[in-house]
Amino acid sequence: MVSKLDLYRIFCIVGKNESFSGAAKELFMTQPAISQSIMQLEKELETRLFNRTPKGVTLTNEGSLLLEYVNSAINLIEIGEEKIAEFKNLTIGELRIGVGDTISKYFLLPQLEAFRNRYPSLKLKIENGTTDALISLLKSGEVDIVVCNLPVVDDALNVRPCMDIHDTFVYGDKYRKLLARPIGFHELAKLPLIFLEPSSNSRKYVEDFLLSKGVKISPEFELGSHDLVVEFARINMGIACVTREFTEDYLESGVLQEVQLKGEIPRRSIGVCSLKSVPLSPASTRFLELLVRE
Amino acid sequence: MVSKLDLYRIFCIVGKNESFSGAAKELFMTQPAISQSIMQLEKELETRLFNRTPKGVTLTNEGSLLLEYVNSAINLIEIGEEKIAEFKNLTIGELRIGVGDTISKYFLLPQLEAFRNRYPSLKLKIENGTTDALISLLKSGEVDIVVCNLPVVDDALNVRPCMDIHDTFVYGDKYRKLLARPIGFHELAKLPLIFLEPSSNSRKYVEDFLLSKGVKISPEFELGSHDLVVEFARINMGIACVTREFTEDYLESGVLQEVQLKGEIPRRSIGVCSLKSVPLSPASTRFLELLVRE
DNA sequence: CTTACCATATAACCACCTCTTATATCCATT
DNA sequence: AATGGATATAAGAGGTGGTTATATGGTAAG
Repeated sequence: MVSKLDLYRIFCIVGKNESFSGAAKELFMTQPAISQSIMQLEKELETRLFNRTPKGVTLTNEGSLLLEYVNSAINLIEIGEEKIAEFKNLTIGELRIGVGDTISKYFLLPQLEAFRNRYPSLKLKIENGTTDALISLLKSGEVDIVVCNLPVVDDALNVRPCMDIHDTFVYGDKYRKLLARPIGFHELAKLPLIFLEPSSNSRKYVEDFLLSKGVKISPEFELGSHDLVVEFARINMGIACVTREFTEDYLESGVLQEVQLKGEIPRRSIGVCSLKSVPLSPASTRFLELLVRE
Repeated sequence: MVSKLDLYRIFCIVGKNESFSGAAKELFMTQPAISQSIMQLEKELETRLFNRTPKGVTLTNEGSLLLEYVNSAINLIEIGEEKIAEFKNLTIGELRIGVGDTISKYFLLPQLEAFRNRYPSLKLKIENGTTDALISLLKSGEVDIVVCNLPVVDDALNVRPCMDIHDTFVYGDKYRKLLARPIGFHELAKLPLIFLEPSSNSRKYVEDFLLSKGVKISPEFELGSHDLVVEFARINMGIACVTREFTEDYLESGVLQEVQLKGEIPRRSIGVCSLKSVPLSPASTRFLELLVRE
């Protein structure tokens, strides 16, 4: 096998030009350089590739045959390079993200819609799950970025917050009189509470916060999705712990109302996580730019 | 376009191994060299091709796509190199020779037969004509070598003699009594002579020789082929000037007999000519070796 | 939890190789 | 015969690709 593939590029150009000096011009090199390169190639192949004539060179049968293959090969490589360029253009490729269910519906959906309109040929792959599960997917390489509730503390990850959210408690008509005035956390804990499952990041956050205030909750209901929690509040099953930003429709229309608390639950953020050790794909980079620009 | 094609060979090996150090072993290089090469390629393409992991590297989507093309390209080049090797093996290619008619039948035919048996997949192209015409074909590149009667004086040609031949005069039964004793050149000239056409090299040679002895011939018959000349002698149309080596069948069987001359016509040679300026193809080289080995 | 090993990254250095300049040579054409 | 255009050859310089040495990081085993 010929050691220097670069010689083949020169061979290719010379073959097309049937001239060393012509090829030299095209390659921005000098004629002796071409001459030496071809001589080296001929030496390595132990085959005369060109017949030298006073007015240039002509391919031998061997050279002619070889040129067919080499030309195709170089074209293939150029096509490969073009494909790479398309990756960078975001005209091909895929975006693989992991995202919590609630976030996906209320926060990410519009972003994804805009992204898809902008880059319609990109494939989208979206995984749902808890924050922990998503981080696992991220680390195992099944998704490129994860959008989830913060805080996420993991030294292997880049974490960028992209939206603030607020935990709050809401109720339906039935509790309107009862909750007309502000209440403290201890009072709150005695009401029939509707929460997400204990494994959810949001639930943990609020529960931990209340614990830090010396308040232990024991919810009447532990539900699998934020939507369900909201609906349970609407049908007056109790006081629901929800994300204000994802419940705005109900709050604005007056179907649900917020509990006035004596004391505030600190805001949290939604953030986007990626692996420090793995550079982002072009598609992921672009999408991440969209998210954090907000 | 990436400037260094060599980087792609390294990329290819790394892609197969999914390891820099593994590829380094396969390429008999060190790991840092691989590392630098891939980094250079990634820089030129502005694209990450591999994800670095603690236990090696893995292809990114971009790298994976590129590898398909590059791998095919390198395979193509290798196939091309194999084809070249086949040329050298004489398993493909062609032998193009020019040869005088007489020579082709009596001298070259057995050689060609042997050559074809030895290298059956080579294509043969055989041109006939006078020496002058053949030399023209040689110079215009339509044939690789020419086998013809010497002398050929041309500074652009390599000429190698490969067989001695002798011009002689022969006759049939009718002239047996008349030519029972040696005769001189002048006597010969008075007999009814059968010659090749004046343009033929053999005819010119003998005619010139006789002229140098002060003898001018005027043949009764001027024929187009050596075979015809021989046949005319056999049917007793006259005394034929022939090449002894190509008439041996008739002489040995007694159908024809040689004129005893007082004085000898110097022997000539058959030679093989090739262009000095154009290196011989593998097939021609081999065939020429066969010819001059005799 | 710490250590050891195996992977890649980085830095510095050196030798070789490739390209350049300069010149020769050959052939064809005027 | 001379000129122009093509390739070949020679020699020199610079850059590049490779080396060694070392750092860094992560996993697995003790």
